[in-house]
Amino acid sequence: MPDKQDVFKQLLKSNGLKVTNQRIAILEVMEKRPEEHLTVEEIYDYVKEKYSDIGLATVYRTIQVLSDLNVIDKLNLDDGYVRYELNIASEEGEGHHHHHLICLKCGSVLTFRDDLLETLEERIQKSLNFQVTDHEVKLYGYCEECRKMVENE
Amino acid sequence: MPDKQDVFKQLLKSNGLKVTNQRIAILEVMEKRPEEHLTVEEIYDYVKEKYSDIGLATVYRTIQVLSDLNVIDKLNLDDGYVRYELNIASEEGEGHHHHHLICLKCGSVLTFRDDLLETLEERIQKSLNFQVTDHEVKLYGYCEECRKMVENE
DNA sequence: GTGTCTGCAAACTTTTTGCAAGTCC
DNA sequence: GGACTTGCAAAAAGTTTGCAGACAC
Repeated sequence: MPDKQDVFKQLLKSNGLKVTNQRIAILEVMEKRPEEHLTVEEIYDYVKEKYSDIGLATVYRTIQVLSDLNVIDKLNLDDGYVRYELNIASEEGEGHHHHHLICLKCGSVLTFRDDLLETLEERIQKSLNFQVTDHEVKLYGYCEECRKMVENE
Repeated sequence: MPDKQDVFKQLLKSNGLKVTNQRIAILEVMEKRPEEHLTVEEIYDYVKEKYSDIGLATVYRTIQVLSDLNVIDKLNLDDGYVRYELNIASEEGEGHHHHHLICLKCGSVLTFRDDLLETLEERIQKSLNFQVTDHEVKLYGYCEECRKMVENE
């Protein structure tokens, strides 16, 4: 895992930003929990385990930096919380989107990858002359667990 | 337009809620501006034109009611504002989703309708055993106007 | 050494809540 | 009349900002 951190450190430096313990600690939290869709408060709590003196304001400021550098993505799962997750696309190259399946009963969130929207994007491009560069898809429904529970009732 | 209001009044009554001037006024604001993606503050300002005594808290509470009754939808266009719009699907029948094209340069929002995600939903259903009931799609890119401006530079 | 960053506290913004008075049915 | 609503003000929740001291390089 040192590679990722080195990349991050380079990224900071090349943008005139400094490498600080707090920033590294927050990155580590995000890296340890990919696809966990953490809220700011959760990130704050996790970081405090290793870096108890950190302030909430620093977490907010660092999240902003990470977001600007496209290291993490902002996420809205309609549960009233703003969430963040590692930007996986930036590691795997462009075009590898991942989307979210949100269970309306238990609130769990599954992730899936799919590039099937390309045909849609082409059609949009032709019919509306809108150049699509990215997309976000959220699917709502009922997860395997919740479906089983309903069947057994 | 009296029909819609009658439907709404019925909907309120059948849920044990009361028909008040404030609720009707807010519904009218939403109906007059379909696809305008209003913020709470905007709704508040518009309603005050006709109903100057209304309080902001009432707007929040009414929006909650309208949202619970599926008359309006919450919307997040990643610009830092929570927005609402009339739920058109509830009028046209299920399955008629509409999605959003967000211009990364000027921030304008276009709407389009498409049911093309059905094949994707089927595949998700089979592979992950997740029953999809609804979806939301946001496409990011550059609108016609902004593309023209770039070309002419 | 200098410019950036941090922690703290205060300020701000957005949304929710308690309550007495008012409205709907 | 009784239950539901409203407006107001206060409170709560979430986020940003100013600043003095600390840190990175």
